[in-house]
Amino acid sequence: MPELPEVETVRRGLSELIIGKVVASETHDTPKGFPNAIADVRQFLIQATITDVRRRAKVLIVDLSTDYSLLIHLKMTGQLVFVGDTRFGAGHPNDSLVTALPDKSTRVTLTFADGTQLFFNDQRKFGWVKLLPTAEIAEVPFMKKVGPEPLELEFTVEQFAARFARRIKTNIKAAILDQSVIAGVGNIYADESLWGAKIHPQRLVGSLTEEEFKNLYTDLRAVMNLSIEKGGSSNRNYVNAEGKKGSYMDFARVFRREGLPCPRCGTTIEKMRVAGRGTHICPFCQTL
DNA sequence: CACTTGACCTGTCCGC
DNA sequence: TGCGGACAGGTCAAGT
Repeated sequence: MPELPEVETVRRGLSELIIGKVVASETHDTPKGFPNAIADVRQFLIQATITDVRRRAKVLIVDLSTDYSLLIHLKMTGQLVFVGDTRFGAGHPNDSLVTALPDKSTRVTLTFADGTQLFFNDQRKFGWVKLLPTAEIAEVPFMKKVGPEPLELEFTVEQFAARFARRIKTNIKAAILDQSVIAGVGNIYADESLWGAKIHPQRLVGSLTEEEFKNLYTDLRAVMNLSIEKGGSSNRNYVNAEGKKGSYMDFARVFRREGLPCPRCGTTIEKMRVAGRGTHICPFCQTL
């Protein structure tokens, strides 16, 4: 999916586009994409005003005036695309989406009172949209176990290192992907930050030095902040709320760059499998 | 508990 | 051109 920087990019875009709009109607394909839509839509979604768009880890939270919220997880291929704002002039990339959506990947459509629309598209159907009372968000199992936000200013390197205590015997790649350790890190930024800190992804967590945790902490934050600045990574499906791609992949140093030279030492980047995920390393900079 | 692996889906790409 | 298999940004439910 979209990882933290991509979800944050969508959040910022949606904040500009949908806050204040009133939900007029909702349609969805199968109950799986919007499990509780039938039961709750009429009372708590229709006629509600969007009051805020927040993010926790990789989950988007759309708050409604009814004290209910939409929780949205894009998983691997989810998109949230807003269509129809009159501020988009002719030639805006969003123009072509007006007629292109909905398409076969569209799972949920929200139509606002002014005629604009928000589409939840998801090719692989792993993602979901749930409606629940805002006050109950903290009770959702994922929200209970998810770790701290790594980009918060008050999040320190000491806190970062301490979070790994529970995963001492596994490799660092599996640990950093574990959402209960740190929120929001996925496959792209795991590989990018491990390269930045010169740590081999198969190194056991228990073997990392204080210095290595510091380097990982520093580079992870740097690379995620850079990606947000660039509008995220569009490896395949990801687009922002206006249907546009992000450009972080132009700045990627190892991710999906197997066969190309390491930007630091020139050694050919290799691809391997770690923690069940495709993993990219510089075999010279990152050793066991 | 900690850890690993498979499952959930559809589409694309690569080798034969 | 067709077909099978591997693989894709994530998480959960099982298994050990």
